[in-house]
Amino acid sequence: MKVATWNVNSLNVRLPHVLEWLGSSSPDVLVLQEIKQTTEAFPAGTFAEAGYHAMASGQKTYNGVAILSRSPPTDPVTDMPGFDDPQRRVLAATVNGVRVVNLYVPNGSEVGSEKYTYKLGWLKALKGFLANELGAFDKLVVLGDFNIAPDDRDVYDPEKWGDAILCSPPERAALRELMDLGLTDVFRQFDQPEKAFSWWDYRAAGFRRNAGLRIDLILASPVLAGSCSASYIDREPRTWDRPSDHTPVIAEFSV
DNA sequence: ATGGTGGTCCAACCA
Repeated sequence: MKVATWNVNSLNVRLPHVLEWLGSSSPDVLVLQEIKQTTEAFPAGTFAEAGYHAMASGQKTYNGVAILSRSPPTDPVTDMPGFDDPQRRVLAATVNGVRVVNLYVPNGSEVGSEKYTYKLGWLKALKGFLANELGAFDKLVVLGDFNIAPDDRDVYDPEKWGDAILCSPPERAALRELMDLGLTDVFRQFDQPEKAFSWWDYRAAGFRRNAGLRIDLILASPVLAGSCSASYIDREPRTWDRPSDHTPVIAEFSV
């Protein structure tokens, strides 16, 4: 099973890119973040024509997540227990016996800001949610835009970036707590090129300078991590005309 | 040292 995650920064704008990438890469599952459209506006019919089942938890203008899959997704969950939130950032579903949890973790804006507090609270709720999912599902993959660079290898210039947003110790500690539940960052199970990133700021020619971060992650439960045969980043869509600021991250499992 | 870009939607917010 080949799974992938991509923050598309508006599915309205990026639909042609997503269709192109589905055609060339043939993932079994592709999860999207920042679709920035309502569930009603989500183009499920277009994905059906491309051979994919699709479900979304949409929101106008901001956020919004979706799961596309070759096999039908079942048992969707869109909210974390005990965390009431109008922001649509979570979509979990079961595909071929694999539990897929698609996340759009809050950005946090700036360390110490209100949005930062919201981010840390959201991550705390996520820990409870994922502990429960791990108890219920042997084969669990948690993937999406985590808005956290796990360590300095995942930052183009760690000294310059310092402890700013996406890298601050409390954010990294929260990610570490999630992984301590029994989730592995499968990208790091394999040899990778230096300076492999999944997001580059539109500003200041970030992509041209490879001034990026690896903040889009694929975490897997022990059974699934043990069956992972490859994980990599596909930079190509970031070179296309009118690209998202993120590019797809992929993992292949022998299940 | 400052400001850069891009999406949504048309002023201002978010990233």
